[in-house]
Amino acid sequence: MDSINIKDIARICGVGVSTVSRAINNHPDINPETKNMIMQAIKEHNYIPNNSARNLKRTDSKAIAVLIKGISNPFFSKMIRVFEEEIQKKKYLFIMQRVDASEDEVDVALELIKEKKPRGIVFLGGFFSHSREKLEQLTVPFVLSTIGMTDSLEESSSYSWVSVDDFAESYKMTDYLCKLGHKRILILAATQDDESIGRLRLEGYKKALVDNGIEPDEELCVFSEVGRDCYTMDYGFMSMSRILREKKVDFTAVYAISDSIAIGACKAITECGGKIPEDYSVAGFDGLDIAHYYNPTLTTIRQPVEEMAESTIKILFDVIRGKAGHQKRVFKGELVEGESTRSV
Amino acid sequence: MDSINIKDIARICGVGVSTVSRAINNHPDINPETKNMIMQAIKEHNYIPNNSARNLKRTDSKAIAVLIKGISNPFFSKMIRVFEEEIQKKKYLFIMQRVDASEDEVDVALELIKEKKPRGIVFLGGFFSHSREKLEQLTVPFVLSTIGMTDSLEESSSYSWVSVDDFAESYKMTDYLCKLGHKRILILAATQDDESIGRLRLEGYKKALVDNGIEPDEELCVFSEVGRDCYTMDYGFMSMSRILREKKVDFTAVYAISDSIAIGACKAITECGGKIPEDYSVAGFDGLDIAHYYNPTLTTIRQPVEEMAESTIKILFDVIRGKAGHQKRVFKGELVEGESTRSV
DNA sequence: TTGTACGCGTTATCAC
DNA sequence: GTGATAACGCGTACAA
Repeated sequence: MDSINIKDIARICGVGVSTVSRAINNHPDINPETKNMIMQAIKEHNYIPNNSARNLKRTDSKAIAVLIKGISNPFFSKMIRVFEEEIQKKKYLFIMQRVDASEDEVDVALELIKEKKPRGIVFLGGFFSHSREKLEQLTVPFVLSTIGMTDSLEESSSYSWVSVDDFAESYKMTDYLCKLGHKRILILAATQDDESIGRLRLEGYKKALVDNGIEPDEELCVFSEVGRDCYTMDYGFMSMSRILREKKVDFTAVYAISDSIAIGACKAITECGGKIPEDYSVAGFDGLDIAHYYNPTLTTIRQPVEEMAESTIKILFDVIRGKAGHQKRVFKGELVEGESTRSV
Repeated sequence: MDSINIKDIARICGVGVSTVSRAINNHPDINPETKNMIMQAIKEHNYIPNNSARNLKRTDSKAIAVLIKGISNPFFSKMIRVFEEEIQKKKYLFIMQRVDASEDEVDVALELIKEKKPRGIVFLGGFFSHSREKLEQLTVPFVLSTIGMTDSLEESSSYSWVSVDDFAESYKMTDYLCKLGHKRILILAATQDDESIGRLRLEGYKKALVDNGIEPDEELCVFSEVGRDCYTMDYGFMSMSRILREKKVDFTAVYAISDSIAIGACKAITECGGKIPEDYSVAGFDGLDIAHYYNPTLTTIRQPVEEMAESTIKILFDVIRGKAGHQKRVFKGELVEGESTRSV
């Protein structure tokens, strides 16, 4: 690397390196004139401080890291936007890290902490069934946002948690469909081995059926293949098409555990000549914009994305600043009645 | 930081730091037994190498960085997925960096190069009107993917470029609408000051009109407010609603410069009691999945996303490996006829 | 095959 | 207000 460094700048300006450092980092103890002169030279010579070296020395980095599992999930797009805004508002740096589906988010976080030394972390998406021991290695305050969890971890007060109650909201939707008179409700669920929101939403569905005097029928529970991304229109379309083709099961309503899946299902129904909601009622979950723009508009559970994202950041900063301890915040979803469902 | 480091591990294992380093980095010159012993200790003590220190020493990092402007754009989601796959296939690390709308992507790249020392860079999205001088500072091979550009830069052979011809494809779509008999085609364009694909698509539209003997009418050109994200359903819905409400202009077809905008427009039309395509034909651009799943299916220009992404990576690696020089690759879009347009 | 010692570019801690 | 210098944690040339 023939690249220019802080020493070169110091030499060029005829000052010490510490002075240059002070200029770069807006330290108070520096003569404005010297500072200007140095900044001038930096511009001229296209000097760019080396972040690795900075991070190595720094003990603290006025940044929030957001780790995202499933970055292409449209549900997260909005959250990310709010995170960005809120974090910038606090004059913090926003570090976004995608986490591969096969990666362990805590490991990634651990690496990131060493590397960038953020003051706080947000985990977005994914499952979360880590041992307490592992979580305790995380020396930085963190918030789990929109993440399903195993009960055992929910009690812990060493971190925060923001989400809707996936079980209860799913119950709400299923109950709604039951009250509309549907007795045979097909569910397009996640993978069979899901341990996260997929499972919670499935359980909520089953419980609601039982409470409405309907015996859950395994034939009406459709699962995605293990290993594929199941919150997609593609999955909804494929499985719905197959079911309609096979004509093995009988149902009057479809409850998809995400709006994307629901839209795929709608398409499959329409393509088979079916009408929504006349032939089948269809309901989704999430409350994406597209649920409202789709034709017919989708009945769905709207998660209050903005508030959840704002709350996530607020809680994180409260913890960072010692204003409050960790919190578990559960948001209420809103059942939005669209044109895609009707009573029978 | 009370954190454990390489020296501690060396001490614990009773070896030198270089031996530990060799174990971590899969160096050949090491006794398998010592290596196992060391790896064991690393696991046990939860040692995580500090990336900042590594990057500082390394001259080269077997990684590809992808800088994305407008990360919530659904069009990029698929590209990112392909990038990820292809890069992993080559056993390279995939570094994803979002670039804020207000940031200069080249500055971000410059920083990243110093910090992470990737072997190649992909720029995704955004405008690209940087001075040659600035681009020349980029010492790492890079590819511009799906980026509109000012002509002056297109000639340069110091970087690669992969995209569709936004002008030609937009021409194609407009021409198609004209041939369907539409004479009054409203365009939902980007912001007035757009210098990127937004402008190119607008120009293509105008040229096609002229070639079909239609004088472009400024009243039929709708622009988004400067500063807001204009490739959204929201923009499509809002502006279309306004136009239908005002009833000032007359038209039989709407051409939105992205599918998202088109969907928003569809909704506005439907909500006003209009029928698609009976009352208005609607066309989009991009070929998102949703264009196919929407109801009615959207007439659009499908960009060959997968091929473009694969090509981007292929070209980049060819350059990195010295197999070939920089290339400008233009992909053909496919006009997909959906149910949203009809002849008049 | 292994260990020692130095340097990467920066910031923090001192002295001045 | 400023400058010298010691870390930060790691990779690597070189010696052993």
